[in-house]
Formats: sequence, structure tokens, C-alpha cells
Amino acid sequence: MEEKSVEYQQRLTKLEDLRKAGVNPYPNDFKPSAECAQVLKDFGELTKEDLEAKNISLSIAGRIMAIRDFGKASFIQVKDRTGRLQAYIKKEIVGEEAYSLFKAMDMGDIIGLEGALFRTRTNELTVEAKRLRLLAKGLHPLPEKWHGLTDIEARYRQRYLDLMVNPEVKDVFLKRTAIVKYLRDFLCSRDFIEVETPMLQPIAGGAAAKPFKTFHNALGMELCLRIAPELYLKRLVVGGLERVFEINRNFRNEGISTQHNPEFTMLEFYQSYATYEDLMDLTEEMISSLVQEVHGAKKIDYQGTALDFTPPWQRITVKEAVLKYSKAPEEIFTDRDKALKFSKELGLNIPEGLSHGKIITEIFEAAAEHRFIQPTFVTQYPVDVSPLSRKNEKDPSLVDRFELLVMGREIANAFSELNDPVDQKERFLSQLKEKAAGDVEAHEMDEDFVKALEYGMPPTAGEGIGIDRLVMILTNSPSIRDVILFPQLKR
RNA sequence: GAGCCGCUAGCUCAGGUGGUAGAGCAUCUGCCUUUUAAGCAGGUGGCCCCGGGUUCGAGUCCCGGGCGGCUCACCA
Repeated sequence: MEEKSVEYQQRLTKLEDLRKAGVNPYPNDFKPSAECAQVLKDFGELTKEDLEAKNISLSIAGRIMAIRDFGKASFIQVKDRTGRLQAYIKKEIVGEEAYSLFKAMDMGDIIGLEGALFRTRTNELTVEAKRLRLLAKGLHPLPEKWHGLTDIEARYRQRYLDLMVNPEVKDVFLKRTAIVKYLRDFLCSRDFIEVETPMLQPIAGGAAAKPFKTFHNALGMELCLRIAPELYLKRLVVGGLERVFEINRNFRNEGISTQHNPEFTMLEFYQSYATYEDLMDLTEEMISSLVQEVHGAKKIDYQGTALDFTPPWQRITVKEAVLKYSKAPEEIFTDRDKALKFSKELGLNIPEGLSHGKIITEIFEAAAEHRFIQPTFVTQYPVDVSPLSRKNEKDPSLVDRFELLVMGREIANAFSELNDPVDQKERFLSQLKEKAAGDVEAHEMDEDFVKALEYGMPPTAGEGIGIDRLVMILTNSPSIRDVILFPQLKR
């Protein structure tokens, strides 16, 4: 359909005319000597007279974002990856032939030009072109210059257009890159080493989620896209890589929302001879310094809410949180029936065979989780929702685990790792029972992982940080789709 | 999976109670050698998301479908 548009047909004709005239509309031998932002920075202070005296010659390349045509002379805006610079094309200077070539150029074309800097009457730093070349013809008209591209579906499906015309979108993704780099550097500076572990796994372990399934033809076996790298990273810890991390994609075959994309990016790291408490300290330092670095302050605005990442952050147990934010009697923590009864008072629809710990977790999520707007570590989760975590020394119904909540959302999840192979095997077995009882997200048995633990894993703490959600908060983005270049869409 | 909202020119958007489909930008033609969303004059451009129905007549009303957004449920 769109190929029939008048603009497209006109540009196709221009393309053919250029080829007939012996001009290659897609050459690749132009090397710009300068970039827009650097030119503005280096020469932005020079006066009209300075520029005339120095006669600074340079060449730039980029996309034509605006054309203001005066007949025998034109102003254009050229945009490269660094910014925009104005250029002036004058028939008298470039010559008859080049000017008619220029007249055939359109908004959105990629061009290269060279000339000297000067200042216009309105004092704008401008390149006065002596020569110009078409570097790539664009066949589609650009979105509107003032409103840009606002249709949200078009922005996701044609992200290149979104990036081209909406500068704040590019800023978000540059920031995302900066955030990932900062985290990577932070961990490397503490002697963590970055690794890559399988995306295709015979058993999708390390989290409670539905996997995507696929099939390897040559091996004749079913494989899953990973839902977490956890079990492989811990195998590496067994192997003696005492500090490891991975920043990579996880895949979960579940719903899509402003907080969920089927593939999302997770930072997972493991540190031997550390506890979950050590990781709270590390996380506080890593993320608060990240916020400072990326944002220039530890206080930020997120969708109208002031967030303060200045350490220390609140630390509270699941039990304390439930008691604080609901009218739950304390006995719910020791008596499953009382917990079940209270969950019904909250209007929760709890399936029959649900374990005590899961009921407590449900109550916590319904009554308290959303209350934690400022960065908060919630600790001491029930053992039956944490099949890979180390049990608490004093209370074996709990595990040494925390979740970091910001805006009531889980940003990170960490625990002291379970390294007792016998206990781990029992936990897997009890997960199998839950699976048999109908819990589709219960953890699979992974004998090979248990075997690795049987060789001895040093006491270790590990953590996962949801990068997309962290980026959302640091870029003030309301939807996860705003921080993923190509979010999942239908068809 | 459920509820609510949206889909009209390349882009951004108007189109009370049904009556030949509009504007701005972009584009084309003409004028213009210092503009800043340049200006002036004149043009081109539409399966109004798709399919049924009601009606003399549907962009508009009804039914079904598609895609998208938000909220909810599951999840990080």
C-alpha cells in the first residue's frame, strides 16, 4: 500500500533519473572529517570575524532533517549520531550542476558535504557548502517535523523512525547502554568475571516460570529457552570461578504488560564467601552510585514520585511487613489454617493445597509489597517459595533471601545460596510434589546440578537484577516497551 | 484470558443528532541569495483497519474479526 504513495513514486523517479545521469545514489567512499556536536563545541564560541579570519574547512555527513529553500540558496539541517548542524547551499558557490542535484534531494536523504564555517545573520554556526554528495537516497517521507512520530504502534514496529525523529527516545537507549556499562565495570572492578551460559537448556531451572520450548533436530531432543542462568552460574562457582556474572536475556512464556516482556535482560552475579547481607551492602553501593553517575544525583523523579537512593535503604522482613501493613494476627506465621483464613479475609483466592509459605507470600504481595515505594530490602522469605536458597540458621522455615523493591516492584532478588546437596535434592523433590499437585511453575529436578553441588560449592551469595525495570526507573519510563528497542508485538 | 479506549492522506489530527471526506506539516508547480516549524500563491494525494448487517444512503449506527494502548489476573 505505502509503496503507492505519491511521495514514494516521486522519489523512485528521482532515483532512476540519478542513475541515468551516472550518479550512484548509494556510494560508500565519503569520509566526513567532523561530527556535528564536536563542531558546535569546538567553534561555537568563535565570532563571525574569527570564523572569516580562520577559514575553517571541514566535511560532515548525515541525514537531511530540514530544508529551507530560497530558490538560488537553501539552508538545511544535517543530523549525524552526535547532533545537528546547519548547512548553507548556494547555487553561486556549488555551481549549476551540483545545485540541481541538491534540488533533487529530499528530506531524509543521507548526504555528505564540505565547506567552511561561517555565521549567519541570526548568528547560527553554519557550514557553507562548496561540494555536496548524495550518500543514500531515502524513498519514504519522514514523519512530521514538529510532532514527530507519536503513534505508539508505529514507534515500536519502526523503531528506526522513532530514533530518527524523537531525540528523547535515543537518549533513553543511550542511558540504557551507560547503565549496563556501569554495572559491568562495577563488578569487574571487584574481580567478578563475565561469562556466558546456555540459552538453550534441557531443563529450564533457576526460577519459577513457564519456559518457551523448542526442538533440536540433530540431537532429537526437546530444549527450553532459559528462564534464568542461575544453575549454570553456580556450576561455575563449583568449578572455582568464585565471582562470576552474566548480563543476558531470559525468556518466560507468560503475559505481556508494562512490566513484562517475554524476553528481558537480567544481571545475575555470584560471590563466594559472601552472604545475602553482604549483597545488600553491595547492591546499595552499586545502585546508589549508578543513580549518581547516570542521573547526577541520588534523588530522582519517577512518574511524579520522588525516589531517594541515598543509602542506607530500609530493611524489613516479610513478617514485619505483613504485620505493619495489614491487620494480620501473628499466629498466621505459625498456623497454616489461620493464614488461610486471613488470606480469605483479604479476598485472596488461594488454591486448596497451597503450602503455608506460599500463602504467607501471597498475603505479603497483596497487603504490603506495593507499599514499598522507596528502595527497600524485604528479607526472610518462606523456604517453600525459595527452593535454591539457604535456610536461615535460627528458623529453618525461612531462607536468607531478600528482594529489592522500588515503586512496589521487584528490581532485584538475592539470597545466600543453598550449597548442601542433600538439602537441595530434598527441595527439588518437594517441588516435584507441588508440580504433581498442579503447580505448573514448580521447579524441575536437576540431577546434574545436584551432582555439581556434591563436589562442594563454596558458601556463596547470588543476586539477579532486572535490568529493564532498573532502566525504566532511571529513565522515567512508564512502560518496559520504552526501554526495549524492539518489544514483542503480535505478527 | 477479562474490561475500557483507539485505528481517517506519508506524519499529526478534525470530522454534533447518518446526506458527495477536511486542516496543518510533508510533497509537486511558480516566486524568493541569511532561514530557524522560513514566507506567499496554486495543485496532487484517501480500500476512513477488515468483513457482515440496518438504511434510499454508513467514516458516523449494530454485529463479528484484526492490530494497538491502558487497567486487572500470572509473573521479574
